[in-house]
Amino acid sequence: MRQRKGSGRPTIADVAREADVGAITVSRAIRNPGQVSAELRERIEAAIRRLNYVPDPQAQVLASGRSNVIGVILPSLTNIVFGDVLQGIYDRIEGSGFHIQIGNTRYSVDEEDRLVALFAGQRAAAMLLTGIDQSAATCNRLAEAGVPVVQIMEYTPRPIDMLVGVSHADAGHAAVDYLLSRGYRRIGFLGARMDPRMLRRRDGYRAALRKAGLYDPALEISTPAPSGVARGRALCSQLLAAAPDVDAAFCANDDIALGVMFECTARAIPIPERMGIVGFNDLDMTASAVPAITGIRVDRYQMGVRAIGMLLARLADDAVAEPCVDLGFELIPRQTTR
Amino acid sequence: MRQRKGSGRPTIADVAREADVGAITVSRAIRNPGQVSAELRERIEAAIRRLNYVPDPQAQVLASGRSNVIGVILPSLTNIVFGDVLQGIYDRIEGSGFHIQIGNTRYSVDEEDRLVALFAGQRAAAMLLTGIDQSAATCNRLAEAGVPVVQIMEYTPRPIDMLVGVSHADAGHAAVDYLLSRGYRRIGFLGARMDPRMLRRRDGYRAALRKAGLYDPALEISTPAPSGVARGRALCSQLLAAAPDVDAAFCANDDIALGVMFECTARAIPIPERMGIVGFNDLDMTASAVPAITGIRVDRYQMGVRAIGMLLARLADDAVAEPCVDLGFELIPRQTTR
DNA sequence: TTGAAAGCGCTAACAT
DNA sequence: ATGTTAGCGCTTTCAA
Repeated sequence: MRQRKGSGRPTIADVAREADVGAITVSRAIRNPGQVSAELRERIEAAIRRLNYVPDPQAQVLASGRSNVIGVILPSLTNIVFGDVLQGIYDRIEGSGFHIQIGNTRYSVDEEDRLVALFAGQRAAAMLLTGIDQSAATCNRLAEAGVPVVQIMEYTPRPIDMLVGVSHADAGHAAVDYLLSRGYRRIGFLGARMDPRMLRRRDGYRAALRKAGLYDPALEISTPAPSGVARGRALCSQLLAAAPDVDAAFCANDDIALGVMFECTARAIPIPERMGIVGFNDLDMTASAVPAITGIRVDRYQMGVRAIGMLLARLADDAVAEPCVDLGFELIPRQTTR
Repeated sequence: MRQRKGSGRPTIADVAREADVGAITVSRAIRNPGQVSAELRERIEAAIRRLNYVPDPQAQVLASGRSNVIGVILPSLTNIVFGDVLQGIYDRIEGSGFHIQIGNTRYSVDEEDRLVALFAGQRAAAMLLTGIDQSAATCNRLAEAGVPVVQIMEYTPRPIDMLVGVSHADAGHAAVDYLLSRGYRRIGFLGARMDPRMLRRRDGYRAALRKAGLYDPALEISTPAPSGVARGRALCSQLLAAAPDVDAAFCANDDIALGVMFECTARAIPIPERMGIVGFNDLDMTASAVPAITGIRVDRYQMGVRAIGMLLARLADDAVAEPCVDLGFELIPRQTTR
């Protein structure tokens, strides 16, 4: 007789023996108690408690072909904006019976494709992707996997499957329109890392300034290097050197906006009179700064909550009322604009 | 004959048939190529490529009893300090064949216990826990699970298993000693959320001031409410009201330190002359602020890297040279202290 | 409503 | 070095 170790933990067969029923009845009592008579159900529940039985999720997945893991693919873990999204994701998933597995692309499309392949191989039940710039290979893999997919952060009317995000081009446009409405004319753009969302914010910036006949490439400073407050200060210095008559900066994120504010403070450049500043994300650190920084606010937490909600609805075979959501944004005027 | 759906994907049996070998040989060729003759190995590899075969990890786990998931339990996902730790964790895990599953306790010991039970049920191969204040029940569960465990963030010479962290009490002590050495005498403490690490920083603060004969409870302001820059400003206002003669603040984290700096700026309180500020974490936003904020720096990225390194070593049955690491801290003097 | 048998895809144990 | 068989713990299928 062959012998294998086993896990040492009680199995469904142990519970079945203890309760004097068939294994499958235990299985049903766990997954769909209504299907089992009250009497057996009680016996089974007592046996489960007595043995301290916990179903083995790996075996469940293998036998049923259904996994309870949702793959979540993000470009960064250190960027604070994804912390809020993750909080929403974890809050919404709780109690659903599903689990999150995180993948980190470090802003690489290739890495994203690798992660989608990995998650598909693990039979993830669904996937959440960041942005709308997946490679064709990635889209094929997702189609083959045949699982619900939701994209977040950005908006497009033609998502892979479902989507909840905002138009970063519109947001950039709105930021510049606001600066124009407050009388600024020489409006610069400052950006770092220049991921797809940054680029679209810049597109919005350009469109707004072109419409006003005020676009000047000399006012655009950006770098592929990672973002940060220190980088914001450096970019601000560059902008002031390149265009001394600049009177406002649209900063593609709040790190940069805070850096610009500090640099102007250090140079005693009056804010908002000589220099207006608009940031992006309306983080606590910019909203509570002195002077408080005007910025674009997006409900990132809600984005995570709704994205997971859509996936769970699909996994429950419910119709998803709105599979393509534009969450919108809000410009919050503060003290860095007049 | 019974029929089940199957996954539709090629299985190891398909590969074996295609290569005209036994299934177990394919299994070995994948896991331990050296065990298989070059000829068969080539045939198998060709068959794998032809069929586009990907092993099913669930089935591997079930058959071998070995999981490749490491459970990582953190108290928060929005707190930026854990972003850096996570980055280190993911960087180190890459290519190891293991995966991370994250649990979020929201600073609740009960939730931590629930997550440990969950991960143990999923047969996580190892676990990473935050802090050193796990409940007795949690420690029992971990002992029962019998998997490698590493604790991070804090230091104690008696960890559950392995540990890499720093002494927050020592760091708090050092911050106050530094302020004392710079001539500050009425040194306040400001803290929010007051998790175990915050409390230990406060213990260090108290010890240092008591040693100097300068401890005054009126100078301690803290709140269980979540931390943030806005909260830092509010705490600063409270401190100034409660003790107008305060001449320095040790802030239990950088959110608060930045808020204090802003509040003092708004009130035109000269920094560092009338008010010294020391923060905790030396984040980009405080290090690049104007004035730049003095603070305690801990290598959080490295903490994640080393913690996972220790787990991987144990999982590979290697001896772990140093299973209990004090990573140390550094006080970086900047412009908010004279 | 309940159960027996078969099998999910893979690997450990036992052979050769 | 390779193969055979049994079985990991669960659920599906079919039958009663």
